[in-house]
Order: sequence, then structure tokens, then C-alpha cells
Amino acid sequence: MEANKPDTATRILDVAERLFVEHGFEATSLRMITQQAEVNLAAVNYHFGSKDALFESVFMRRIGPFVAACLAELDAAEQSGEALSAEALVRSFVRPCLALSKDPARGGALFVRLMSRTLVENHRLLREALSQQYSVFVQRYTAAFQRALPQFAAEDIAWRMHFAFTVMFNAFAGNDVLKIFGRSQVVNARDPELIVKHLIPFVVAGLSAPI
Amino acid sequence: MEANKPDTATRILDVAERLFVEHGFEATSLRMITQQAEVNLAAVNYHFGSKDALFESVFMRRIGPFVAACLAELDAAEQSGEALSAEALVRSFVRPCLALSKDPARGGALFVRLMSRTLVENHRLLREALSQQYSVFVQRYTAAFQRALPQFAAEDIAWRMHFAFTVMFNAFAGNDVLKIFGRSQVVNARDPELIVKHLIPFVVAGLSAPI
DNA sequence: GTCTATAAGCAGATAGAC
DNA sequence: GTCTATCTGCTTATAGAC
Repeated sequence: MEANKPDTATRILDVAERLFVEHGFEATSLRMITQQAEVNLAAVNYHFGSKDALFESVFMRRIGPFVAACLAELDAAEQSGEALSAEALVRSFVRPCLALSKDPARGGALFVRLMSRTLVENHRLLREALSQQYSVFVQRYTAAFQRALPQFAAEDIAWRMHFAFTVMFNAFAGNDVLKIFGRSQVVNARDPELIVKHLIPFVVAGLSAPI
Repeated sequence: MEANKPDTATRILDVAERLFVEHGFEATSLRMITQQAEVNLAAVNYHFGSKDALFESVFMRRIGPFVAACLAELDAAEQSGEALSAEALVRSFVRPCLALSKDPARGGALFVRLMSRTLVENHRLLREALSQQYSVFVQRYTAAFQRALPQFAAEDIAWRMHFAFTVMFNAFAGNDVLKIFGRSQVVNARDPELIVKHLIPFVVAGLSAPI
């Protein structure tokens, strides 16, 4: 537990997390990772077995605590006894995202970007691993939204959750899709507080819109 | 103009477009492309110069007509004389997306996915090329939304457009972010008509929500 | 656990015959 | 324009000394 230098495996995970986000999985070589982590090239295969397994380790280190935090928020909201509103549910997801974004020790905004990027890329390494393990996440939110929006059919709720989580994941990922098209008025898409302030009204309105 | 076999350059573009969408740029090798296109490996460098230049060619072949179609819709809507609604503006973007999705001759849903993926990945090869050339796209939509939603400040409009275009691009890209988390109730995120039906109310409500 | 050295293969790109 | 053959460099992964 030295303050200054984490152990070899942790240094590899930290650097790999950053490089996978910046350049993507395929464009990141083990040589880039081990050089920046100041460890030997062979250390990756010793500690993780392969590049694929390293990616899984990078992801799994963070996703468990994050999903647990979301479910804890949901539990707290449901145990309050009041009828859940769509806004309360959105906030129960946004709050852990915001907390994560601001906590570098748990991956910070970097991991939120990795999550978003991985979801959008539909990454082969995570399709099975994640979908098996975290279906409870989707099931809980689906049930909660069905109770919060009883006027809508299950299929409509599924579509709206699909759009809502798409925009939330992408919002925290910090990519400005319009910047690439040459916007002059630039939105600061990297300030988590600012994102949340604008994100919540948009998502809640979208979820609650009349059919 | 033989019906059966397009020329070499076109065959390369068609196959590259599909593989770049399926596997991403880095994970797609020139050997994969040339084998599936049934052309010689050296043909890529002869016709396009490099792998990077091939990617640009794949993208540029489609993006020009697509942006032109969006601007034409915008022109038509504005020349109708009526005050533009947010919904009319959303439809002016969704209609070309839908038309493109259903027209394989112009890239079909495949190119919409390539657009979305490229935007989310913030691809190095397109940051400059696109942002220089298509800033008019963002400027026109920004001005139109500012007139359609005069009650909001320019900064708020910028944020809402950011979210709206994020969800629209991702919707047409056909990735279900919740599926990876193991949803049981699966939305058919690949049927363009169905996407549009659910997408428009969500996006319009998000854009128009009170601050 | 950490290192050096190297295996084995694939990548993009090109020279030069036809 | 199209082909074969090849160059050069980088990739992941591993064997084996320390």
C-alpha cells in the first residue's frame, strides 16, 4: 500500500484503461501500455494471460461497483415508500454516473467513457460476459420505469429506456457529436455537473412524452 | 455500367464500408477487404493510395449527398412560410436518415451506422476533413432551432441539439445499449420505421422541455 | 515476479513484370 | 490496371535465465 507506486498489475490496468479509451482496443498495443506503465512487456501476459483478458480485467474492475451503486440508489428510492417518478429514476442512474465521473480512484470520467464506447462498439469481448451477469440491472430499471410510467405499454417503455440510456451513456462519455460537424458554439461536454444540469430535463421529458 | 460487377474501386468501397462498420477501422485489414471484394491486394493502394485514404473515400462517397438532402429538407421547410416547429426540424433530419436507411444504393443502414460509429469514436481521419466542410450543416440547424425555440438561450439550445443528435445518430446506428446489459424484452433496433415512430416523440419532447 | 530474447505471423506499402 | 513477390516493421505471445 505504498502511496507512490501501485503494483505492476494495477499500473497496467490504469494505463490500459486510459489508452483503450483514447485509441480503442485494436489500436492500443501491449507495447504502448507496458512502456507507459513502466513495466516489462511480458508482465501483461504473466498477470492477465492475454490482451483480450486484460481488456476484460480493465472493464470488470469498475463495472461491478458501478452497477452495485446504481442498484443501491434504486433500492433507496423504492424504500422511501413514495410513488417513483421518472425523474427520480433518472436521477438514481445519473447520481452514480456523476459520482463515478468525479472519483478518479474508481476510474473517473475515463471509465464512463470506456463504458459508453464499449457499448456503442458492441464489443465482442463483453457481449456475453456482461449480458449474463448484469441482466438484473436492466430488469430492475425496466420494472421501476413500468411502475413510474403506468400509462405506457411495456414495448413503449423499452424504446424510451433504449433512447434514454443511449443519450445518458453518450453524454457522460464526453463526445460532442456536433463538434465533428464543425459547430462554432461549443458545448463543454466534459464538465459532469454541467452535463447533468442539461441532461436530466431532456431525458425526463423524452421518457414522459405523450405517445 | 454492367449490372453484375461494379468496377474494382467500387467493389473495394462497398466491401470496406461493410467491414469498417462490422469490425471498426483498426480491426479491418486490407487483406480482408481485398479477399472479400475479389480484387488484388495491391489494388487498394493503386486506387486510393493508403488505408487511411480508403477510409476517407468510403466516408466521403456518402456524406455529401446525405448532408445535401438534410439541407434541402431544411430549405423546403423554411420556404413553406410557416413558423418552424421543433418537430418539423426533427423530421427534416429524420426523413433523410430514414430514406438513406432504406436505400442500399446510397449506403443504406450500413452507412448510417458508419456515421454514428465514426462520430462516437471521434475518428482522427475525419475530425478536420468533416468539421471544415460541413460546418454549414450545424450552423443551419442551430439557427433553425433557435427560431423554433425562441424561449431558450443559445447555450441551452446547443446542449439540447447535442443530446438530440446523439440519440438520433445512435438510434439509426441500430445498437441497443441495453441489450449488452442483458435485457429480456428486446427492442427491434434495426427496423427504421419502428425506430422513427418511437424516436420522434422522445426527441421532440426532450428539445421542448421547460428549463 | 521480472527480465531478455525470440518465435511466428500479420500488417501496410511498394517495385516491377505483364 | 492488374498481378506476384517481397520489404520492413510491428503485433501478441512464450521460453527460459535470474
